[in-house]
Amino acid sequence: MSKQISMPVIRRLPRYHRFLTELESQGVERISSNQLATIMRSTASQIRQDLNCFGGFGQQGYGYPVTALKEEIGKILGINQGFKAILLGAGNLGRAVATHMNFQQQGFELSAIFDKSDDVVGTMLRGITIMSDDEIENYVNNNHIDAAFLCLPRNSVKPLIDKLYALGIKNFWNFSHYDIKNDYKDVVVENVHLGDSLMTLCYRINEQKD
Amino acid sequence: MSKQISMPVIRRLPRYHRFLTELESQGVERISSNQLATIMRSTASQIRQDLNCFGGFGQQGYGYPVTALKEEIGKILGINQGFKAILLGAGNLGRAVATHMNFQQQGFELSAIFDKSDDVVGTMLRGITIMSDDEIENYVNNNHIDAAFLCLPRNSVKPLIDKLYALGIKNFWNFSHYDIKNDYKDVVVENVHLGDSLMTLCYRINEQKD
DNA sequence: TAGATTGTTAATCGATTAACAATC
DNA sequence: TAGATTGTTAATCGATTAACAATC
Repeated sequence: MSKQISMPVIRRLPRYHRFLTELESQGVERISSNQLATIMRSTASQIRQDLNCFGGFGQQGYGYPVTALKEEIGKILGINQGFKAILLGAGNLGRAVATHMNFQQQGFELSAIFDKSDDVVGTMLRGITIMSDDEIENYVNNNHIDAAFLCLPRNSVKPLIDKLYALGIKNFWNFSHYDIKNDYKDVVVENVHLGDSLMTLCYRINEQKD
Repeated sequence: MSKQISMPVIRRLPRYHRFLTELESQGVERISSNQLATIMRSTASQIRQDLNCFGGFGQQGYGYPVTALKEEIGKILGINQGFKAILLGAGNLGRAVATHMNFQQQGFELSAIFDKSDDVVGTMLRGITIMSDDEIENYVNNNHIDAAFLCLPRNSVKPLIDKLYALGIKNFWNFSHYDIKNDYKDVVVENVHLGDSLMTLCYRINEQKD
């Protein structure tokens, strides 16, 4: 098995992919680590180090081919597999996530949406009919599901996590503050803490004023 | 002036605040760095180091007083000032941000919402009447505004940023992929890249399968 | 006092940056 | 070939962890 890649490197990969996609759309065919570093406000050294964790994608004296490199990073991220995901919670946040994201570009396919409220069950969202939470078990048993997106209030998460875990779902994109890792260890959780991000902005505004 | 605090430490502060708030609500009055480390899946050493960047909030042989420590971290973050913010873009994402977030807990107060579309201008969101983008200049000139929340598609950002910057707004919570820092250096930008987060989840799912 | 736990210094670890030989 | 730029090793920097004296 290949050596473990460090988290800082992994978290930079999507950013590389974004900038390369942009460059490609501008018709740029090749780019040096130096040029890319300028655009991304990074360093040439870091870019070369990062990429060489996965292989030698460049050519000495020439640079990196934009499209090929973008494709390679896409493969490394594994975004070509269309992981099947279900969305839990069709409140404001869930609706925004469902309508705002382009899941395909990030390697996912939205398979179903569930909510506990009768007010929204049966209505459509992104071309998908929202189902009741009661139907989760049946649905997951009859459809291969890779991940769950959790757009629920904190207090609703625990019982649903238990159910999903029992059904074999172990990958979560979690917008709540509920700490899934404390319940289950063999789980992949990517947390989005919007409140933390906003608090950080608050700190940095204060810091700036000094 | 106090010494510069490193980004890793700053980004952990909101998390400390969250866990302390939770502990407080459970009636816990004091906690040791060891206990807190267990709950947060961190280390006692790191917690003590982090807190001592700002002062000695604990008591030897006793631990940290939960409420007082929470208050201190709140002060450090500066969340008691109610920074005035405007929200740009009342699409799916903007609506979710407006309705889902509790801005006060993160140090902000939502002052106004703007959108370019006549379809939504004049309608209410979170008790605020959405205004037209044309009214931004007038509004910002007549109200003290500290920050702007950008819930816009990438291509709409640049012209609005120019306008806001000219009006003196230099703090941004940015959900788009537009890179504000490349245009203006003396600006505080906190980016939320949901797509990057989801791509990272994708990578980690693949990694897990090995 | 004795036990516990902080505040703080020292040691380790890992990530970033710099340098340069390899090579296109 | 000469110039450019990578791949990769070495050096530096910073963050985390460990250790322990201070002290409640």
